[in-house]
Amino acid sequence: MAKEKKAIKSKPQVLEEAAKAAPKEKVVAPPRTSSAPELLRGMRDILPAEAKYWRFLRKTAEDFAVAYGFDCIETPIMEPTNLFVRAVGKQTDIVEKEMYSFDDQGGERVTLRPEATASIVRAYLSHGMFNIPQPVKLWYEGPMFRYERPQAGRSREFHQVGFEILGEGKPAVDAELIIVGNAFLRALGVAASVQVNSIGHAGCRDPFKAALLQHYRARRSEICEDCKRRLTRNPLRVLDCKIPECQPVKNSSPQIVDHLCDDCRTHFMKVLEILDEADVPYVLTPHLVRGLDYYGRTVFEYVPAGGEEGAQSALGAGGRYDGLAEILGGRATSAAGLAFGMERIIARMREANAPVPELPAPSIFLAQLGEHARRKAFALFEKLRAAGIRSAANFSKESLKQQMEIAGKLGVRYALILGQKEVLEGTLIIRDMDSGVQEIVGYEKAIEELRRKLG
RNA sequence: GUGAGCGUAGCUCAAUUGGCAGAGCACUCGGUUGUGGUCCGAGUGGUUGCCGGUUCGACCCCGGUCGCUCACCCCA
Repeated sequence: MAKEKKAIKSKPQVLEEAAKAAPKEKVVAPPRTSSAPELLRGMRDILPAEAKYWRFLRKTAEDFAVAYGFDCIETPIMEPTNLFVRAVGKQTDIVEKEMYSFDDQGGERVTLRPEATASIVRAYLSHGMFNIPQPVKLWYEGPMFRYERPQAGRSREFHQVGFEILGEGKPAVDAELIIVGNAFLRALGVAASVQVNSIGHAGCRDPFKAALLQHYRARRSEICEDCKRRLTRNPLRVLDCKIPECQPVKNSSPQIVDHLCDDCRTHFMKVLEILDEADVPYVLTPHLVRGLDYYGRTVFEYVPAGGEEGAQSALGAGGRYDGLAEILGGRATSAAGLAFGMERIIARMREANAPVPELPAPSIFLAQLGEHARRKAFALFEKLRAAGIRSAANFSKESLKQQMEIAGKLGVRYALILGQKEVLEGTLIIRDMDSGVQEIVGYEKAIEELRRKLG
């Protein structure tokens, strides 16, 4: 806060006084106009240097979606705030302190989406997707927003790619998602293991929470401050506390798997059986819980391999959310889903030096010299493109030297040189960039000749 | 929201005890007519994040502030 030494004055008043006092008063420095505009905190440009990772990630996601029968869906980046409050949960950190919310010009309370599942369930319900063959399998990709302190693997705008299966409650769905996610990471060259747990449905989770509270309250003096807070806010979270002093209490605490009802237990066992049969390695993790209210029964999380146990943030996570559709006011709908953090995956790909395909480089550069030649070069370039010959050019450059320099940097195999002389003669020079050998060919035969040379 | 470290050119980093703010890379131009890589030369580029204090003098020391990074909380 600026120190208020004087009462606030109107602008004209201030200006008048400033004029009077001009010779003596220190003049406030004018706002800098030459400095570069700044990025909002937690926002990041994704520059061309990174493009190949994003392209590969999106392409791989789409390949998996097609292979496993997921249809693409895009939902708005902005939704009514209430959608997330109801879906994610009023008591969660996301809703309590991380949402970008504001009133729009019409006075409606809106929010930049912090996650996509709520929107997808809304779309499923509002478009009556329960009337088409079930289950409905959808995938999405796009930016999400959470107002947090940025750090490694976390920014305020980040991107998720996710897969959702709605309208089916069978354990095969849970297993399919875990399997797809597992194969997806492998295809990207990212080593990770999947941790799996069941947190039951509300009917078995609530008694468990009570048992957990009883256990922890009896030993209140032995646990950390964070855990004390967790007990009142989100009791399940004490189970993944990493503080050493809490470990004894945690290890002797009741486990959710012992509190599952018959249905939830059977469901979970079947999920694990399918994973076993599919030879998908998983880690049973009794303390794994989720931070969003809508999860129930199966929950899972992909943690990068190699790091310290526990200290790693998840690359992706998911689970079953059978109750969500009803919470949003729709008909009861079984569903499950999975989401990955794209920035986190890309960070691991880079660390692991995962092989990422490059965009095919141009094999020829078309250089032009003079007004006439430039006009003709545009036509020729279009012919090259239509012929499927990847070409580069820089029509705004005038000196041949500069154009050759660009051709060299691009690493093309051949340079085409079209100057005044060639235009008059109806010819073209083809220069082999490695050997420096040049030959003159007829303009009309150039495409054919290049095709032959490039094989 | 809490804690720690760091802010010098587009990038990577120098600058002796407090004494003229520099290099490499990149970029632009040139080394004679229409030919790239290597080489040589020149040039552009800075309110040393910002504000204040100490001092004859501050990139350097002190205070504040903003930003970045990392960690906690929480999360993908």
